[in-house]
Amino acid sequence: MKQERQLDEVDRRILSALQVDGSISHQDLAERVGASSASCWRRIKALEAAGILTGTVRLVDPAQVGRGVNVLCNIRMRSHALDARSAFERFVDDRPEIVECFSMSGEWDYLMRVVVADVADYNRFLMQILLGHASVAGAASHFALSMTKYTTAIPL
Amino acid sequence: MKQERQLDEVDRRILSALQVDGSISHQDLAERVGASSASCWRRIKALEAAGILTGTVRLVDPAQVGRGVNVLCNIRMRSHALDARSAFERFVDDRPEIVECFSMSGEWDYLMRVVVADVADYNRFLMQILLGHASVAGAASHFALSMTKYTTAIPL
DNA sequence: CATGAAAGCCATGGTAA
DNA sequence: TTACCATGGCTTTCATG
Repeated sequence: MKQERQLDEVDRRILSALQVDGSISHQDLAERVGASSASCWRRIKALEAAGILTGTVRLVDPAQVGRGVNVLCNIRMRSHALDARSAFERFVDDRPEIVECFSMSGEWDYLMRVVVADVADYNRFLMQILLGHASVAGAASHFALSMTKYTTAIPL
Repeated sequence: MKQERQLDEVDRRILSALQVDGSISHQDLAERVGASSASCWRRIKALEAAGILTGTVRLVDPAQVGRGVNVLCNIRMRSHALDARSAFERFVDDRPEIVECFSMSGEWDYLMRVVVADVADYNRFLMQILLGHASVAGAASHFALSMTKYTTAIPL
């Protein structure tokens, strides 16, 4: 099982701040959370060591780089065998337009979010790439009309 | 319409690198993309000014902070009137456990991803919060068994 | 034992040529 | 593009509650 370190109020404030602005300096962070810069630094190190605080990433506006269309796609697998699943998951990992994928309970095996330029682009992905995969028995695609909310911040 | 600035190969390499590691120094970035540090700096400024490169965020492991369960939830609205929709979207924005929400084509009005601690936690969210909202006519919830892939990086 | 204050070092960003 | 300089943040030390 995963070790869930107990977080106090200051830890939570640090995480909340860093989830919104990862480029804040330790000193600015310090006064925002009500602690000293050194204390912040030590806590951040501990949170990183515990695997709670992971990477730092910069975000790109999808629409601005021609990836403004989101498609949510349900997948049904041909086989539920372990090797078929892991082959499929490796495939998913290799495809950069698939940005999220969940193994699902219920009638579908996977749900993935795919970012594409337009409908034609998705058609290409679906026909030539996804349905071309040996493990995939079927897919149901649902186009997003708009992205109402997107955050990387996990509530604490 | 959105102004899609044309990106050259170096821009794309910069964005790709920053989407994976937002804490890389300009100098390390420079040699990774094959340009000078000063050139990198100027390009980054321009990409920020154009709104292509947006925030810097630090990521938190959901499982480590007791938010290890993902639920994908389809919503049907009671009304499609503009004010009902915007009220609902404001509600979505206010709920931190809803990390993503898409306005959808097809039989459902919205699809959202909700991060919760466990099934009981989701039950509380569904019954007391989501279905308590005046605009919501119905919901269909699908639990993720595991998160196979999650990336914030948009392909370029 | 963790915190807060203080100081030095170093790397970084920013600017010049 | 290259080189430099100065700023300021990171990191350690030490005293304190």
